[in-house]
Amino acid sequence: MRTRFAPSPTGYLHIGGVRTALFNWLLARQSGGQFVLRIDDTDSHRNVEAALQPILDGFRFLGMDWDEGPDVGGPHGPYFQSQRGEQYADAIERLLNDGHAYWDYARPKELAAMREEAKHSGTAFVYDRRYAADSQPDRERFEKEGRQGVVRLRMHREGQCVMPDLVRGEVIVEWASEQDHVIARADGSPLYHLASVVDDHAMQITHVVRAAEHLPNTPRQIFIAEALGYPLPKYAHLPYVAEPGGTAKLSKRKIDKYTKQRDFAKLLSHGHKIADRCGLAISSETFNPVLVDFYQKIGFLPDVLLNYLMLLGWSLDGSRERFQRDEMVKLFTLERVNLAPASFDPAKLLAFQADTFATLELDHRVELVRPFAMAAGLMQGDDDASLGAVVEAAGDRLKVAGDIVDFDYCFVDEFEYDAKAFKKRVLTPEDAVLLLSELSQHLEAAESFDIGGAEATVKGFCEKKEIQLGQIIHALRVATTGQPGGFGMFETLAILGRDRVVRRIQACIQKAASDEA
RNA sequence: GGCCCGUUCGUCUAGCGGUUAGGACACCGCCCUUUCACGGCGGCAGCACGGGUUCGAGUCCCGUACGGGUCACCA
Repeated sequence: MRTRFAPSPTGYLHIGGVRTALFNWLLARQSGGQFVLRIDDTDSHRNVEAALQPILDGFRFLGMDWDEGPDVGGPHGPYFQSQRGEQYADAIERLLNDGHAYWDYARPKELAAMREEAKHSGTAFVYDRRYAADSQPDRERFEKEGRQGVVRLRMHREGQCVMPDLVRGEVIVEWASEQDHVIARADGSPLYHLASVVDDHAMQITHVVRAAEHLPNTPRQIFIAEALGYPLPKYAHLPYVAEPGGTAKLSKRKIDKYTKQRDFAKLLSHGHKIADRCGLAISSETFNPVLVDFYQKIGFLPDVLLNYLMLLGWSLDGSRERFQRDEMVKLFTLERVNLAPASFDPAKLLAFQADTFATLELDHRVELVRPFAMAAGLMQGDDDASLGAVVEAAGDRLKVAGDIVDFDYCFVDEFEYDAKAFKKRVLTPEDAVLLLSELSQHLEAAESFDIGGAEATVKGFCEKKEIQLGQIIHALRVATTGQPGGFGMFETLAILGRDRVVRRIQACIQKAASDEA
């Protein structure tokens, strides 16, 4: 089994594309076959290399390796369509010679008028081939009129095209509703359909697994393949990935619309928080949950993304949702791919990420979190001891690796007080400031300042003052962390250490005084 | 508009003629708790509609509605 993914170099990797690529990759790995990456750059005049880089980076991040393609080569290269011109020219020549294609000299304007007319009469547009050149003299005559020729397919005008599909069974369309599609431009350069069919054959692709939006393209590809005498690959058309909260196809261009959707907006701002604090160079063009880059930048686990994407339009049995990578490879089947589009749910993806991350070994989490802590300036050198303590204490509060920025107060003294919490816990209770002041002295004199020592000291203080723990602990938290919530108070004190705790309580008391005044 | 595809809780889905229509995420409530999370328990909520076929239809057939894809000298 040989499958392929054929992106055009656009400069980014879309999660819908990843889902398609994933199914292809899964099939190849499961069967012991090959997964080919081919670059569809027939239309590209720009810097292909630069536009390709983010795509390759994305696949590498996701751990989806390709057996043949850019960087790795292979026996059927080159894997860039822009470098395969000869093969296309040969194919076009054969189609022309065999009468399956013809030179056409209709002007774009004339074609547009014909299409307009068909639209008005409510019928399918079928080109009547009135500018078809069947001989060399015909071509010269048209060219003398200043017309430019393109090569068109001479499609069947009767009968049916039966498209076998591994996901949908059989799809049948009338040939008569198909157009004489252009396969070569006026300058002779090939168009997508021609190139795609020629390459799939040359690269011995056995299974063409792609999004359902290609379904209407399939008859003309079948026509080309048959005309060229190629055996047909097996086709499988996947439902496309739909936008969050909607049914339309997920598109990078409609991000503005998605940001009005609650869960998408939440994920996006979650990402921005991390990016801001880590000083990541992000562009609004690529930093958003439609693109893989976003997840890589904020510390998602690649396997989680793949696991979630696999479940978009596929299920094992309706109850099991979590799969290790090797299980994905083992269990995936085209037979269980759904027919209806599946909408992308950012909240569910985050939920997958959160509890998968929480199951990782502490060391592993520390390793993942470290680059973010460094980028955010929370650690100078490799102070893994305190990082380890924070990661352990934070537990499942870290959903993605970048969430370490939420605990910046464990590392550095510059933090903001949460205004609401400050007012409620420090300013409002009458005795809060006085209690903090006294507690500070006790902490200064505490025998030990590990978790147990901090706890004993604070609790001893409460006993002595005959107050409940709840009457002081909230103010203490705000004073030492600025936050209304966080992990265990005594863990927090121990991690901060005596000096910082005392200093922060003093600073808090001062702020309270100046706020009062 | 032509051609094609689709339709089970808000979302992802299970279901392949007989089920109190199951699970997950989200949401709501309760419990746990020094806070925030986690966790536990519970709740809300679905077969688009109309005809057939059948003893019996979420499951099969037809139609309607709605949604979507596609109609380039883009891929």
